[in-house]
Amino acid sequence: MQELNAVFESTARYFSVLGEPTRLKILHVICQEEKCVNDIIRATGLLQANVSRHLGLMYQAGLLSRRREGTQIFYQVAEPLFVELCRSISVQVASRMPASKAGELPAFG
Amino acid sequence: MQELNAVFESTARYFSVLGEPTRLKILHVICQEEKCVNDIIRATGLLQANVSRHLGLMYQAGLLSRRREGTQIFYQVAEPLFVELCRSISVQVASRMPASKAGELPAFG
DNA sequence: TTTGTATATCAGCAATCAATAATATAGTTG
DNA sequence: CAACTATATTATTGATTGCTGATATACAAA
Repeated sequence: MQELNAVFESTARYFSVLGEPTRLKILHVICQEEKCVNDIIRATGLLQANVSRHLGLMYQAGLLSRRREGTQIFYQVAEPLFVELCRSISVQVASRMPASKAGELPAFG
Repeated sequence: MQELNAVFESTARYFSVLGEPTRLKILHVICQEEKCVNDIIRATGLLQANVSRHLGLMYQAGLLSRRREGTQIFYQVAEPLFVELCRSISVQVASRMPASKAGELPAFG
């Protein structure tokens, strides 16, 4: 099936976007409310170029939307589904970590 | 938070596993019932070395379980959650493809 | 033990991609 | 326009990883 292959490739591309810790860190910062790039830089401690690159990548993948306000650009989650996926996995991951207490929601909450 | 970074890294590792079309193709083949490696090779048309490598990778990541029966080794999905994630995304992806009719479940069903 | 089948591993190559530093663009203010 | 702030882009480098062909291991049957 050629169509199935296309589905697999698109699906894999989405998962790849979520397959980088740096992007998850950024996503965690903006999963509740929109933030401008500078806020994200301060919240994550990442270099400006990296934040911009990853934001652009997630924007192009359709996970984020953005709007300009003066010189600042605010990014927001466009597809809540992906944040839910991150929460699903991270809850599972955290529950297996010795330090975490069960029932807590450490990330993407 | 150092712990959150660990959660992000583990979570990203899981998503990375799903971020390859070849692995999704394999996962699609075994998502319903366990299959031996040779079945997977025939069903996918992939080279034996690739199938073995990807199966080993998914097994080590904890997504698959396996059992030996004579000379054959049967792989099975160990964490249905991941197949559900694949289905979530692929349904979304397929619904945006012109060729697909809405309501169909093309992959991981 | 020899042969055959099933699966795993290894080595080499090519492609991808993240991090970084430097530079460029866009908008605001004076 | 000049200076400043916010963000994006580019080039380079290093590391990771998938694919492939060749080889190795494990089990079964004769």
